[in-house]
Amino acid sequence: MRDSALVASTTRERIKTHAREIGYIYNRRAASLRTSRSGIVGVVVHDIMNPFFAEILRSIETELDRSRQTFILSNHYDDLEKQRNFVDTLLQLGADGVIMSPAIGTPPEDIRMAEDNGLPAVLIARDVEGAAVPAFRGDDSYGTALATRHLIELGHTRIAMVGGTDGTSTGRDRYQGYKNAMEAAGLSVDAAWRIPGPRTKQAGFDATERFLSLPGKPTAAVCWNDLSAIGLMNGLFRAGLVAGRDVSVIGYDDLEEAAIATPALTTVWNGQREVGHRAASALVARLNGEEVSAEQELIHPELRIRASTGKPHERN
Amino acid sequence: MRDSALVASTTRERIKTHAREIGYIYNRRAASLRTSRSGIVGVVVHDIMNPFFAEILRSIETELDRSRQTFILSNHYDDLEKQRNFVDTLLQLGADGVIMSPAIGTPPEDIRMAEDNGLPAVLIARDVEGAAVPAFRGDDSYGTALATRHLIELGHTRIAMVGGTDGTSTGRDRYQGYKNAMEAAGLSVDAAWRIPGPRTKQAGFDATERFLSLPGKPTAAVCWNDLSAIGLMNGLFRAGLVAGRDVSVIGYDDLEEAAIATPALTTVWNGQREVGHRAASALVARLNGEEVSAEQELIHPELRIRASTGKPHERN
DNA sequence: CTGAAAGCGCTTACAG
DNA sequence: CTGAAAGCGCTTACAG
Repeated sequence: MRDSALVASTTRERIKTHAREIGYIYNRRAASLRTSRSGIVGVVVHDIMNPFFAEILRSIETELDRSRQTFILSNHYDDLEKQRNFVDTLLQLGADGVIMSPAIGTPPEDIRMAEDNGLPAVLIARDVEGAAVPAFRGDDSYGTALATRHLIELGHTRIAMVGGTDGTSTGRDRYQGYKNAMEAAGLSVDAAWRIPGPRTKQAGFDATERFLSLPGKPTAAVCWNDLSAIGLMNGLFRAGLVAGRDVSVIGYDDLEEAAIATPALTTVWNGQREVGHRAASALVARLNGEEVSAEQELIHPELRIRASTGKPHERN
Repeated sequence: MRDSALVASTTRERIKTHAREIGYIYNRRAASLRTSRSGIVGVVVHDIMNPFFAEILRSIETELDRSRQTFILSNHYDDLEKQRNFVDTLLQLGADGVIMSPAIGTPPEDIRMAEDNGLPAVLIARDVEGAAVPAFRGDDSYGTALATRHLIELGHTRIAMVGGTDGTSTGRDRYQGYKNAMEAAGLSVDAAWRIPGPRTKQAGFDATERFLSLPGKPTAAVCWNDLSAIGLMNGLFRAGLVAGRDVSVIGYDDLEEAAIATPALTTVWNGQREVGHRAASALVARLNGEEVSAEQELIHPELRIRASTGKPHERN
């Protein structure tokens, strides 16, 4: 049943047909107990409901399907305890590996513990300093610099940053990229122009009022991601303002949804497909005993200009 | 380690502490091989990336977490072969049960096969005629009738139906509900006013042109779901039309996103949370040997009136 | 090349 | 009550 090359293919097919007829079910638990290979890969992210992760998951799925691995999914909602429980479950099931977007505050020991117990890990979207495992993510600081520079080139000088947190490497990198671009253009960065937090549509929507009452009335917003940007655009619309005309709004990720948003969202492509594909390939390679470099691999982001950004427009 | 009541709790704790110290990992494969209980539940839906299913999955997760079941997720993308592969995998892993939103065209034999091999099933969102298992979903025909009646009460007489297919019970039920409401109000139903297909934002967006060139220029659209409705609203906006003013658009599901859409979407609450919660509870009950009636349980939908519907407005 | 035996790590029924 | 043995269904190394 294992498609061994030692058995003639005609015999194999005959046996398989008969097996199917009598309803034989291969017991993977027993096989796994013996071989200590389970064919299971765990994937844990902050929230699969988030389209950003959903797009990554889809390409992971495609890749793992190809090597006939079953994958188990879990959300950790940035709760370390939930993440640990999931890793424990994987160890108990004898999973072959894990792909994770580590929860905020994940200590490198958590990753090392998994590795030491024979559960190779690969990181996506976020990095954990000190964890000697491969990591795949976008070049966040470069990406937000791209976004900020685009607004500066349009003539904006007062630019806010909406969303994100300093609790993750991604959050720090994106804020840094924004500051870099501002300073490189000789523009002052006002700490009050940062509205930390929003990462969802709802939160972006809720941040509208605060954005509109910011000191110095910024004319543009670099948003944490497409979700918060779309939420903000919806909030602005409720306030009678149209993104791209009255206020410039730029997102991050280039979700499938960005192109059909109202108005179409200018954003930065963050290579979700690439991240998922490469992470899964790297894990599969590790499972096959290949040596995979434990370095971070940064996907190069690209600007996607659409209708939500334009020349600055002063509000009263 | 199984928290048996036969062991004094102090002893248990002492052993557990020691076990943790020496890095003992409980082998669930071995236990499962012996007990033929795995603690694994499979969940298979059309597409987890779809927020409709994501909301259901979230409440399933909450419920299964409570009874300490691990769940394995899979998309079938309405591909019967993919669905069968997943069920096979569950059987091989000795999963305890499966919650499924059956792929279009799933024959009752597929469900029965799983059940006969000791894999109890519970259906969500869609039903399979002839499969004697519990099923949880909204009352679709009633729900679309609610939506259609709302438009009729606003004064609309030419109402289109955008999205859905006759390939599922849900599709047939929703179209039936729409027809029922139209006919009850003495309005004629024009088959040409049905634009079958769209179930995503992109597809709803793409359907805009066809909607705008429909014979008799309908003044309103009952959409398959919130996603296609939001896509259509975005498409209308590109054409210079605003939903709720120029054209009335009503969705279905009441996703979290509906309330913050632009404009806020009138829709029908479809009880995702309820469906997920009840389906998971029913499965857990079955796993505990309780008798669960194999009847369909219909969640009662409710109308949510927001800004995307209004009095009819003739276009030129 | 074929076939019987050992063993993966648990749980459970049973002997002491 | 305690402890040793059997067995879940595979795979693999080994004897014939």
